[in-house]
Amino acid sequence: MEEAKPLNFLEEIVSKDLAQGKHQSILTRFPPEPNGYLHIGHAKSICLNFGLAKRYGGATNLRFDDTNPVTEDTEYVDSIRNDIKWLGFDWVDEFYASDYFDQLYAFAVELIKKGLAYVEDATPEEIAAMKGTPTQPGTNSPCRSRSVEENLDLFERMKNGEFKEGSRTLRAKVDMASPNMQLRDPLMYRIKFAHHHRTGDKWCIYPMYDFAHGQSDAIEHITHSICTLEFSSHRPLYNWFIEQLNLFPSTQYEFARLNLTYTVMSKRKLLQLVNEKHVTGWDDPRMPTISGLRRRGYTPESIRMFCDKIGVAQRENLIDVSLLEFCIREDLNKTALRRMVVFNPLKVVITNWPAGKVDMIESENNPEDETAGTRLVPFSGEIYIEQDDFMENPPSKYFRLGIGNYVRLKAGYIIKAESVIKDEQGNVTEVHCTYEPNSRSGEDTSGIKAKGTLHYVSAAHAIPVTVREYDRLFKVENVAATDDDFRTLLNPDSLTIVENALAEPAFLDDDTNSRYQFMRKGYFTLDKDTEGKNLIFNRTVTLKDGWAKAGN
RNA sequence: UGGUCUAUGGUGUAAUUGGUAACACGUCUGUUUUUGGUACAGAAGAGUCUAGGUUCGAGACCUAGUGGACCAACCA
Repeated sequence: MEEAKPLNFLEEIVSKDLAQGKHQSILTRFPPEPNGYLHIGHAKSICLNFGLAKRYGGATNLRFDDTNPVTEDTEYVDSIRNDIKWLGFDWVDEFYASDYFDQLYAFAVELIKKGLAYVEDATPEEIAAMKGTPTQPGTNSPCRSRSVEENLDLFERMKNGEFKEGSRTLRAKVDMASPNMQLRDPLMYRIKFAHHHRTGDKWCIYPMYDFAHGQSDAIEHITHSICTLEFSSHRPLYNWFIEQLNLFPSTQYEFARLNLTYTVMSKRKLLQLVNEKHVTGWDDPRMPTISGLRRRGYTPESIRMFCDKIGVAQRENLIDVSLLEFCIREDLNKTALRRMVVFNPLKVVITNWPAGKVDMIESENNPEDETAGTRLVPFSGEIYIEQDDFMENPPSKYFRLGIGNYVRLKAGYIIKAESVIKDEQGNVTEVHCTYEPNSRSGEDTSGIKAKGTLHYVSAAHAIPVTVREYDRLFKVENVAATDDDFRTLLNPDSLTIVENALAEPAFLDDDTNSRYQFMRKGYFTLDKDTEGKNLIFNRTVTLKDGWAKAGN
């Protein structure tokens, strides 16, 4: 048996709550605002919320936190639902904060009647001034002493659209001197004559996050409301509303959000990258969005593995993107079909190969998985290898092709370079080799030990393909830590397009699997831009490369 | 002249007070290999931010200091 993994702090809380009978079962929720696409940081939250429920036999709601109609859109709702499902999770109920607008309005009236909320006439600037600062207490607004009747009347007229946008708000009467800024009479409602994606034009007042989130949790009887650290200071307010309104005691817990090296995680910045066309869209394979990672070739399994490995705690963190890359390699190594693709072709002529002969060689689709079967690879007297795989005067540790040394062509024969042909500039344009007829893979009686094995394509059979090589989006590890405009830190080499790579023909009749390992290159996936036979591949991640790392 | 949270190898996460700190990624060696991949074997790397205190005993508890994060949007 495997050793039990230690519980994270949230699992400890849940298991204790269950053991002590505080709850019979648990209900969590994933509460995105539909104002952008989900990213890998959301994946952490999704895995946490759904994972916790799954582990302890509970369930999870999907609830869209749609209290700000000016930034929200159904396009985002659709993408969010799609991404969660793709990640492999199912919600028991789908709700919207806007489902509760009537109830929330009634809650507000109740608080007014209890003398715990009042209509504010001050401008945003005046309200900010009265709030004080973290080190100085705020001052009470003149409106704070309005009568219940007047507040009731004004709030109803706010709802009825009698006042201009921005002219009045509803505030909770808590404590203007609290050291916690969130408690200094926070806003509950503001006037917005905006069309809502679900409620249409029914409302012209919309609740703020603080007056919607906790109550929504309580209405749904969420037992454990898990959010990120920056909401810690909202927790007393979250509890205050629930207590004053006497609702189901949902409880908020906070964890540290995910930060990843060489990328940004703020929705605002991601939106900016999209709007300013630094990337092609939310699903650009360089984006840390779920849709971007999907298009890049990441699997749901690899993302879940990653979320599992990074753990959950309450301290700030910056995860090395190499861990994410490890997770996708780990997954794809076991599942991706092996294929050969030459990116920078160098012609090799095998001078002793019988004219016109084509040998169809059987090659395994995946050495890690016998059930993946085999395919046939054409081998002929004219092939292409990678320019990097030949050196006229190789150093001693180089075990690829060089004049006078042997190399194995994957699944094929052993060849030896004899001579080169050069152009006027002295560049090698063709390598002439001889092959060992009795070295065919599987029936090799030559006794020759070739140091290296190369990938290649047969010139007459190769198909041209386009390869998009993606690299990290930013040049610096910790993008958020610098004061510079983050856009100046973009990596100019985040995308390299190889227009005429040459691929073995097996791609043409393979529609079973869209994720491949291009041997000795990396993992690649077919892009949706592919039309007909013009195949376009995205590089998901390179293979680990000890040779390159050693400084070659 | 505030409040809250936080501090363990390069990174992330453990160690639920009783053997000079474990696991993963990364790094470095070596073996195997028809992928310089994978697999396998091994190594280096922290003495737990600092100072006090409690205790027979502190990475853990307490106090203070220091560093970091968050809080003053009619955003969430």
